[in-house]
Amino acid sequence: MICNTRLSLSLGSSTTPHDANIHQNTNKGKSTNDDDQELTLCLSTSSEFTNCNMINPQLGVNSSVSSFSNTSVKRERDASLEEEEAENLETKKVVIISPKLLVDDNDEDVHEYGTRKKLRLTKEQSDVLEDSFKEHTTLNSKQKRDLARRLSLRPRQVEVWFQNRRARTKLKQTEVDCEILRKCYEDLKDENRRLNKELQELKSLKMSAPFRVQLSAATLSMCASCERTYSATGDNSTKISFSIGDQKPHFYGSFTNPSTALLS
DNA sequence: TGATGAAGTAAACTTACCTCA
DNA sequence: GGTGAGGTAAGTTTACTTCAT
Repeated sequence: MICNTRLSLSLGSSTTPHDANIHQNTNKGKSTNDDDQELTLCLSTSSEFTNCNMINPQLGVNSSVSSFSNTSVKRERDASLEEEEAENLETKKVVIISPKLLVDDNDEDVHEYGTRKKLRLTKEQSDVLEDSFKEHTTLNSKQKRDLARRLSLRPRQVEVWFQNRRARTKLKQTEVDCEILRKCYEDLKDENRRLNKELQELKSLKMSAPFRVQLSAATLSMCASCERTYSATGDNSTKISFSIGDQKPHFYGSFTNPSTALLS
């Protein structure tokens, strides 16, 4: 049983402000973070540990080491995961997370004061992850481990990648949906504008000739069944018909309540 | 041509919630 | 029913890149 706490400690001769910081990540409640049990201790003056992964620098120096064992949620570690990570640590001789950080002591990319370095997945890694995502957008534990092993990543990194990938997919879909709705709104607005215009024209016609509507034979034809007239140029969604001599036009639009079409 | 700051991107993280044994 | 483990979504942080100035 290992505490659900990562602690990164840097001590050394460097004058950078972070050098003496103790950073602690204590998850309240449950966590699925496979990394939670990692304990990283870096001594910047040591030639063996110039590489240091500082977890959650924003937590600052106020976190005390004493709370390390008190507040953390203890969790039984997945045996296979532990084994796998232990293997990684042994083979790569480091105690840090990302492959980019899994480097030798002379890697100049590493922040000596211990701030988190950002992993960039290689093209090959991204391609494999993308292919895998196409097959299934979620992973079970075995798939996650297999993929991690295949890509020389930790299962947690694969898990995070899939989480972010799902989020990106959803965001993209939301944008598409938003665009469709926007287009729909624009169409309805145009439609409404056009209907209002037609209404005004009909009103003006009614005012000028209330008992006799004179319309061109080219634009009107008689509906045999109901003996109503309709515009030959109108489409099905904007049928406006009225009886000759009828005081009130009848509107047949795509709206349940025709009045909604008149709102501007 | 190099410095710089804003904006964008993506990895990693936190939190809340859910399901299941 | 309470509890812990394991999972996901949503939102945030942050290291890094890109690009205009």
